[in-house]
Amino acid sequence: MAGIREQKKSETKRAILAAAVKLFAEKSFDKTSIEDIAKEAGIGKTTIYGYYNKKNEIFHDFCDEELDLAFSKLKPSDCDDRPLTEKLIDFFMIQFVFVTKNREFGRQMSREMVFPCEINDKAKIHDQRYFDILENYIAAAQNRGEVSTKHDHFNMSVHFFSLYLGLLAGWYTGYLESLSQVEETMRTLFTQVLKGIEK
Amino acid sequence: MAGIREQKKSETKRAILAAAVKLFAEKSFDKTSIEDIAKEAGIGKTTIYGYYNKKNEIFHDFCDEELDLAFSKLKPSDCDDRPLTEKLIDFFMIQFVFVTKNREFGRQMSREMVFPCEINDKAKIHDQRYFDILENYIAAAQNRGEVSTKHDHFNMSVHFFSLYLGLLAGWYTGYLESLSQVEETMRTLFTQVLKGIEK
DNA sequence: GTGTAAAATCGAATGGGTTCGAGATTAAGA
DNA sequence: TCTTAATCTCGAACCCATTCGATTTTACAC
Repeated sequence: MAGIREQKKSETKRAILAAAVKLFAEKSFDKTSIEDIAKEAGIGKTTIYGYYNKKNEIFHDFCDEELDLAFSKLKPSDCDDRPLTEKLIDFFMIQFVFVTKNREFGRQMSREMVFPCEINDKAKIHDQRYFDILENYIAAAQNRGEVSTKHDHFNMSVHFFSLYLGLLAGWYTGYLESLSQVEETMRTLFTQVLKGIEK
Repeated sequence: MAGIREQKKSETKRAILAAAVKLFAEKSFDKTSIEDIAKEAGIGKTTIYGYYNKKNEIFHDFCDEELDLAFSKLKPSDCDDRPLTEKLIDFFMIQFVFVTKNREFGRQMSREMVFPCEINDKAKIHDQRYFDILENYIAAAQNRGEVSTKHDHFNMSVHFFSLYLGLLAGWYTGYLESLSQVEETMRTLFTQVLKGIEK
């Protein structure tokens, strides 16, 4: 029975997340205290711990919302038969721009996503969605005869995703400073995978 | 003039780092408080802030020491003419094992190294050392005619390093669970770069 | 309705990182 | 040697995440 309790509970949770989203966007994760969130949500700060065990978890939910938003901008467009490289560059550049738009937010989110505190299933679902899109692109390229069928879809996705990670790392460690530099390097690396560097 | 002041200052700094290294190893970063470190170093906890602005910075110095240790285990061995892939796998697996030996330490360190709070020059020096080794391997492989000379050394290093990052991410997100799995995937990915996935 | 167990809420307390400010120490010139 | 300004040091204070414990609210059986 969806009793009053259940209802209130999910309402409160939504209120907390809404408050957090608002404040994280206004200030930042670090500058938003649990008390701020509680006040904004109109509850006592201790109450939040009935819904989230760590401040981090709120951030996680926040990221989920943000990522949903980002994904919604990615049109599948199956009938797009541009070269794989171009499609991948579009895909990853959208991600990249989105994630790094606010430097600090992107850094925190990347940390949580790439090196999470604990292995978590919700994150895996996200990753799965990510890799599904990549595998789709790759399968299409294979059908067009652009890419060898020798390799595993998954491993190729991992490969491209790793390169994306490398670029993110380059951004945050200071090697890459402009988006055009990022895109150029991305193109170089993607070409390396396709052509191979052997011989 | 290396006055008393200078001397004392660097002595104190060394004492702090030594205390921190000891305690981080015994417990962990999170479970070691600034006060613990101060007590171990025989100073007041506020004094530490004369040497480090954030607890994180102590961890950074700690990582530097640890990485020096790890690097010291990597013999250059110029006369090693095994295939590039094998040399790279050795190189990265040593790193990987070292970094993930203690899961929590590796996670924290990776976060700091890959997505640092602020761009910092000391980190760049480390990275440089890292890439120098990789570029050496690659140059040697080019001399042996194993690898095309078309590509930039640096970009190839970045490529391999990115794949290493991807594996680390796989470890911490739970896709890779055993070292043999890591090594196998690493070999697959490295082969992809060399051969190319095209056609 | 009433009693009761489970769950939710929140004020108060804890612990740890960081800052403040006052007192101690040093460098260096007179 | 004395003075003074800069630097070091550290106890007290502050802020914030998280936990405790007591109180209130809900669900449900009788």
